[in-house]
Amino acid sequence: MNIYDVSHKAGVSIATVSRVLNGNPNVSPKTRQKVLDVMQELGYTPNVFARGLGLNTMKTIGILCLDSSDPFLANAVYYLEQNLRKYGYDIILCCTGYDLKNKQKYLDLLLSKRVDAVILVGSSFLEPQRKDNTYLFQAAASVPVIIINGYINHPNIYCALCDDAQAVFDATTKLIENGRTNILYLYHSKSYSGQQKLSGYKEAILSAGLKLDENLMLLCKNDMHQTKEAITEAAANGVKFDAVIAAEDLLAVGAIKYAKQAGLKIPKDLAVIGYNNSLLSSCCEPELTTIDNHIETISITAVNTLMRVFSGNDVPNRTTISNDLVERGTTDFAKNEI
Amino acid sequence: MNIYDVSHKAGVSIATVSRVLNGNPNVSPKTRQKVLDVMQELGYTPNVFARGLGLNTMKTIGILCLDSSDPFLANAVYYLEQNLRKYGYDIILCCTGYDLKNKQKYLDLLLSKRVDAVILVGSSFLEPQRKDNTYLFQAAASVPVIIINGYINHPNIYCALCDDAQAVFDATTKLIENGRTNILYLYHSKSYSGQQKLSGYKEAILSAGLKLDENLMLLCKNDMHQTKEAITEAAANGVKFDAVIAAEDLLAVGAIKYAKQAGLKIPKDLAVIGYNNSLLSSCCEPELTTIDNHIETISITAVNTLMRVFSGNDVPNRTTISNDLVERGTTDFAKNEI
DNA sequence: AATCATTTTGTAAGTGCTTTCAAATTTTAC
DNA sequence: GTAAAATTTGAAAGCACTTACAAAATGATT
Repeated sequence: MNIYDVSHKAGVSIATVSRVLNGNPNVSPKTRQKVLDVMQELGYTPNVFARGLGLNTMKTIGILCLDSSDPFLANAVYYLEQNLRKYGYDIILCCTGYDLKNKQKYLDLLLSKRVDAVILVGSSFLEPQRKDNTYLFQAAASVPVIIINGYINHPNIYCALCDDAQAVFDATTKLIENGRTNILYLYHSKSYSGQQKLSGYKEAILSAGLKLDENLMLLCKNDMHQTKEAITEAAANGVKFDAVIAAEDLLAVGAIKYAKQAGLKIPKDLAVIGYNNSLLSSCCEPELTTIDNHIETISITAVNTLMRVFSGNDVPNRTTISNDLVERGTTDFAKNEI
Repeated sequence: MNIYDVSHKAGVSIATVSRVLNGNPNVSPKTRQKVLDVMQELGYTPNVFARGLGLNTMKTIGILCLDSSDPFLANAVYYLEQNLRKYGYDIILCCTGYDLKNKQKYLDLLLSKRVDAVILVGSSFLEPQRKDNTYLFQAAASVPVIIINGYINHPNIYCALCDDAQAVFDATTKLIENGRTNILYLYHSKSYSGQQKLSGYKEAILSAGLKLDENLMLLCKNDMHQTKEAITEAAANGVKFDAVIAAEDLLAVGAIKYAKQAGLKIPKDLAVIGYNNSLLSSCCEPELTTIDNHIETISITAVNTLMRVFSGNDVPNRTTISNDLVERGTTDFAKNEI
């Protein structure tokens, strides 16, 4: 079953069938309808490979993601898929893990599959050393590259992100205004957005005239129980704190578990703020105050950006999305609502 | 840059290059190495479309999933991706939502992309009426179809699943032996596995000589807060219960929230058991006792099954994976450990 | 009705690979 | 050293589509 069968049955040439297939306007309405009817009747589907050979595109976007089982990343992948599909694009999903070699390998693989663009979910695809990002630059030489939650300056790399530094700055400042003076910061990644968040924390501390304390910046594993243990150990070593702000909801849950174990009341003895507003944040007890970085909006923006790039428009390399603090049970900010 | 460039530079024919590309053994070691060297030097990557045209396969598996942002389904997708990649397969991910029309549409789309197989993540792809599954049978006519957590009898449809009925039966029975007599069952889906779980619950109640009470089987929305409300309403209507067993961890979290609101102590006043052993289960307070259906093992089994089908082996149509009860803080079973 | 412009259609040459079959080369056996 | 067998190689015909270009059909203009 191929284009010849359709052309025979419709009594036209394969060129005409192909034109109908591709929405070419140079086909008279009569013939177009006739061809469409035959296609319908025969249940004809064009062969994507032959099509790809001619067009050199398959309307497919490659998505690179550290680990699609992480609730936050899974959300991003979901929103990307839904929105790309609206424009008729499929996604090929690759979960790379943290290893740089693997990231490179999968990126090459996507390019060899002739994807039309690559979307990187998570700033951990940006290596700290700029020279280690050459693999991205190479990819960007052949297709547009979109980074979710990261920023790097390059003509064919487009970034959609939340101002993480500002978000953490605001939240930290709010804790300080709330009377908290020893704020423990939990993070597990030194990725671009990880650094942004950390710098937001530091800025807030310094702006408030407080002193930065290295002991209050705790590098954790991405696991709630291990995070609990890490905090327990820090506390045992004499680190004092009356609030926690975490770079991920998961870490914040670890802090809640620590408080429970240490017999601390939340939020009275310990205030906790998470990040991402994931499912976890409304699952724990008390429910978690968290920064919502609007991942759905970021994903939609990324897709829209890509579509504009495809249509040859000039597109800014960076789009920043707003964020907000979702207040739940782990903080007791005065209600200053108007 | 194509196969001709390589063949010229290596001084061989394109047929030889193609053989090297496909690991055909009928190439002398010398020429093979020469060709490989040239490929390396030129940075040659074969064009997947041309390749697909000839081979009519692209080493790509289509994955159909209701909603990849659901923690449980996201996990399954992740494990599938990781294991398929070991065999050199890519995945195209489609999130369909509940609408049957959409499921059909995406399945057609995957077939038109000439995927080598389709994996359906979740038994919600099995419609209650057998005739509504013709779309699956049609797909199965052209490629192998794998269903995760569902079962239907068809020669080209392979199923990897946990014995959900048995799992719920065992857990319910354990609650009864623990002295609980009014067990509330929460579910949100009437999919194949949903029905299995429900039947396991019913069997357990009846086997124990208790009476089935329709009021104790609560159909909820897939949302923890709405579940809490649903339970609250049931309680207000006079439904009494001293234990909850839920078809999903998310619903169980709703039950924990209800207990908190109603001032009930867990597990003393109310025991709770969830399903899936997802991240949520160790996130809530107390941590959730839950049925682990070993989704990683199921996913690996599904992939292995598929590979065996590809290699033309005879493969059983159904593989059942064991499950176990992970006891955490929401139950107080006597510790009968040996 | 004849000419020209415009729209519509068809022919044929790619697109980059796989694979069959025959030819060339190498190995083995005597 | 030669014939037969086995291995290695290449020429050429697909695979199912796109698209440039030429040809045909239609419509407009006088």
